[in-house]
Amino acid sequence: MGSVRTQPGSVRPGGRTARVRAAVLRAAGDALVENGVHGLDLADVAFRAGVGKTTVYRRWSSVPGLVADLLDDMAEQSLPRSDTGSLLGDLTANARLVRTTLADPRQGVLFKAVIAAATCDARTAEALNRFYTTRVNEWAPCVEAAARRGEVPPDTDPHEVIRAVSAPLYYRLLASGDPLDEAAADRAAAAAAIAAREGAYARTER
Amino acid sequence: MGSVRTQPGSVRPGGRTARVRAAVLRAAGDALVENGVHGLDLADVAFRAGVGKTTVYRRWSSVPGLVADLLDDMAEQSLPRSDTGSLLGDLTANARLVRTTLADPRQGVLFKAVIAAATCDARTAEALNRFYTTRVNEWAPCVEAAARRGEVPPDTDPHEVIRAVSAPLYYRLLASGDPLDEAAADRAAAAAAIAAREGAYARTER
DNA sequence: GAACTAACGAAACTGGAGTCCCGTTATGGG
DNA sequence: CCCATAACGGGACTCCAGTTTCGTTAGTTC
Repeated sequence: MGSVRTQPGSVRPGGRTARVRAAVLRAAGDALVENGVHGLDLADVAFRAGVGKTTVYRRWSSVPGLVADLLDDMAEQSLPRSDTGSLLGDLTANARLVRTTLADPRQGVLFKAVIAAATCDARTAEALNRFYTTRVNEWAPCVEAAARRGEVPPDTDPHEVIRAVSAPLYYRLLASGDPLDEAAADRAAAAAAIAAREGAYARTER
Repeated sequence: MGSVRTQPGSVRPGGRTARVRAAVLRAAGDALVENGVHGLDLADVAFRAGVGKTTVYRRWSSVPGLVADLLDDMAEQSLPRSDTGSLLGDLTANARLVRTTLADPRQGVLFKAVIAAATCDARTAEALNRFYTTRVNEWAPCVEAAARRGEVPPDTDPHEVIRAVSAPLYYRLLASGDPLDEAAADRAAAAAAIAAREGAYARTER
């Protein structure tokens, strides 16, 4: 429905509108990293973006609205998928990519902030779901390949396996506070690979 | 350090002080469920608790401060641990308990709100870590028992196994938005049990 | 049970996030 | 190139979360 995005439905998608969106989203990311969602002031974002605060309020209306648009923007920046020839290799590559992202001071804080925003606002939550669906879809093929190679049962749910790799890393980031080191990433990948091999992620029949 | 808690360091831990804390924490939980962290107004909490708003601001000073105290209070309410005689049985019981909690309309929202608050505030994050450490410690013995029974390698890290059970459920709650049904809980438990049996959660030597 | 004071409560105050109004700029169509 | 209007910008305004002040209540101590 009424997405804030500029490209598709905008009446006048010309240069200025797109420039403003890019500048504001960039500024929003910076401000989010520095102050978190709670301390996000749209007037401050406007100032950083070199834009009038009225503009920010008019187009995004609120903090969750802005964060949701930021998420849609993030989803478009696709990350390269590895293909190492083995499921464990691919999952390890994925786990290390996720852990590097979350352990990065800037991106880690950004992800935390975005998840926090999603817990408050339904539209942001939908945007977050879209984001993760996109990411999981990008990596699902490596599980399908493993199924073709006979490494995992044919009824394995690829999405479930990919999610199983990320889940422990996000748990550390958000809940437990344990260090997000490479050992944790490798362990998450290994556990998911073993459980997948043993058929723990069989598609639920309905 | 300067905890807000009443019992230990308080100069005057008498009846009224404790009553006020109980009423405010109760009201805070209700308000959190209804409005989320972003919509949490301390004046509203005070009104619900039948207490002056000055009191709430004085003792907890801010929303994160109040949430952190609420978490410490939640950590004290221990949940019963099962002992079914097998690791899979115990982990399944744990997974179902967690999923029932998170799927409950009230508690699920509360947990989301609390996690969101922790991403913003360091003290709240510490309180959240304490909370999960407490919960994980309560369930770790069932992995130790499994190790004694020879179900898993002796160098298995019990905490890591318990966390592995919860992680996928929290991932669903916060990120993916997939349904938190019992099948998801059972799958999480089964995957953790299998991975543990195969030695994926061996203690990292240092 | 009287005095001391920690902790509470009511009400006035303040600052800044978010809104409104209206004039200005810059796309897009013809 | 010119008009129509979508989109932007500055500044005044509003409203309420959070603070301050000061008087009141109720644990605690002797």
